[in-house]
Amino acid sequence: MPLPRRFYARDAATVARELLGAQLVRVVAGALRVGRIVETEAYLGPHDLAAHSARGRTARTEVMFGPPGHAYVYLIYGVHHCFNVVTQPAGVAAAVLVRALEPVEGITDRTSGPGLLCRALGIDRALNGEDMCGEKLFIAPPPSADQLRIVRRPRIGVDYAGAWARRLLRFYVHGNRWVSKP
DNA sequence: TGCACGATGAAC
DNA sequence: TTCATCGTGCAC
Repeated sequence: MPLPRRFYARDAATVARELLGAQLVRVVAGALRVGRIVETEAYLGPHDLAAHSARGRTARTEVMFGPPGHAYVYLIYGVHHCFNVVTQPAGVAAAVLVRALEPVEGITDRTSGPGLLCRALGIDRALNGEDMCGEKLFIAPPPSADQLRIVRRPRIGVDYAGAWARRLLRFYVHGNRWVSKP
């Protein structure tokens, strides 16, 4: 069962934290690829200088400004794709970047890193704007209510963002071997 | 119309 | 530390 849209309609840092332990589900040619989310980053909106939406509303960032619970997928360094979920109500351009998954089902390739997990799950720009409350790509609640030890760190690769680069907006599961950079 | 560069990953 | 590789965003 996909998480309801109201789950995503909250602030990005809360969503990023609560997505840990949830299961990202991708359906490719009728087959399931499932991974447990173990690492995320929150991008808060146009005031967050590390967020793409800080450069304003453009063709690329359009989905970030749209309703919550949709996929924001973009190409980075001309080579890799990054997968985000849009958060907050329409008009607030915030999102959560999913950085690492622990394989659960139907996954053979590596999933530790935003580009790698997109490759492993068959996520590319064709899924940009995809409704995460649909059936091709969604996130299911954590199967168990285990209390996770969550680590907060500065986000990766955003040194250009000044003080915003030092904010603790990266979240991961303590001690999990699938985290991209422990 | 041109150009510098990036929310990465892999090789050296 | 360097490089692949291309879409974006912004300068001319």
